[in-house]
Amino acid sequence: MTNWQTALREIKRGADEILIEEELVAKLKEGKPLKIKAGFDPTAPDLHLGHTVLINKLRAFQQLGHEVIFLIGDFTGMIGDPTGKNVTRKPLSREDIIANAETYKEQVFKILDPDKTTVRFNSEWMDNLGAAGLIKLAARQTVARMLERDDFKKRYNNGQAIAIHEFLYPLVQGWDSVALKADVELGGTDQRFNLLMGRELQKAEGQPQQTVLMMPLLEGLDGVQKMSKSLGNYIGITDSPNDMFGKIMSISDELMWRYYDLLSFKPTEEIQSLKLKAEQGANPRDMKIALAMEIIERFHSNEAAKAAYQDFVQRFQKNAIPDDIAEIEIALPAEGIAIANLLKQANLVVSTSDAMRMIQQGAVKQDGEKISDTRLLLNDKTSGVFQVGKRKFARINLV
RNA sequence: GGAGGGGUACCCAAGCGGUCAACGGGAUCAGACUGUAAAUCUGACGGCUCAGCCUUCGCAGGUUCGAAUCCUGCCCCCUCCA
Repeated sequence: MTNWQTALREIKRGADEILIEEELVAKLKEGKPLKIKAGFDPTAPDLHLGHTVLINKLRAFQQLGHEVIFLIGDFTGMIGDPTGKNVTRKPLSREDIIANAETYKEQVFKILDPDKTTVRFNSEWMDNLGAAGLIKLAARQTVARMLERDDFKKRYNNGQAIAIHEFLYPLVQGWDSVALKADVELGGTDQRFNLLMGRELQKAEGQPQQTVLMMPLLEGLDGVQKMSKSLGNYIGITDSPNDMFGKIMSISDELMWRYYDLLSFKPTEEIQSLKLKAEQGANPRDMKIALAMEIIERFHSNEAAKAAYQDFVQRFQKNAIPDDIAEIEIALPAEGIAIANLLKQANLVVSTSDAMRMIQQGAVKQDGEKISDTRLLLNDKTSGVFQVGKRKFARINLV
């Protein structure tokens, strides 16, 4: 087992807050494997890099020799976590939960070592708690205390509905910590209330209180809002290698460092030295490439990462046409086809008006030759590579 | 149940009888530049058979030469009171 100072530094990397750090230090000093708990709602089976921030931290604990408990909230899934939501969530069916949990495991074991991960379901103990037990649990907290929670408070103040069962969510999550005798629980910063509930309930049960470690919510591609599917600013872990590469290259240099801290497995010192080099004038582009490749390798393979890199170099640095472009056949009408309509039919633009604009802006090329005539009429059965902007290509065969 | 406020393009948000396809910001897209799909600057941003035409401002009617702007009805959202 690593000495506690090194371990602590690794644990603190990228972390937003640790409650209470001194307690964690004491636990680490004992030198025994700790029970590290992280709960996952089996709601969204397709994960993005934002979700992996927490999982990466679990991995770090795992590598330090601690026991990681990957808790699937199949019972809590029936409630729906109210965190960050302004509406009551729809409960999931049992079948959905099981299917989602499987997908979860599959994706998560690209990061965690399956042999060293304990997967648990909270229905194991919650199903046995019974109605009486649940009431007893509910009696531990007051309505006023629940309303301290920001999202509940807002909803309450806004006159939005809060169903009674939503109050149970934090209680059950806390009770999971009691059932597991967790030493440390990880969660996003938005989980603060729920995580602290574990401490309170453990104390009431006479258990040592878990340390709470909160990870920041990863910013999405825009660098401002948190990564989320609904905002469309995410990198899905099932995205294609080329997509991942492109998306990572599109983040700002500033955001890149954030991603390095939270997503890279490179040692902290190595990242520090990269930062130093960048400050001394090294091109951050190359560091972004390295990050992109590391992530693609993690979720796909080393070969895929190399291929994505090659593709990127071809397309952007040499301005060449990529080799995997879509091939489309379009029937040539007797009277010919206007360029705007052709582009629209090939899905290179959303409307003919859009096509007109693109042509006027000099964004349209055929086989590398710029097209500037908006009224161009094609009436030969030709084929060619049409391009709109730098990223949209199609090989069109007029037949 | 009572009183008040509001619904404008992808989002936020002006406009409150003509000069409005609709100010401004964000997002997005394009061009230039570059160190990359970073940053910066410029431009575009309803549709079409595109120097012209057609359809938009919650929905449906009406007044007017002319309405996002005025009137009537309807739908939806919010705030306060009970």
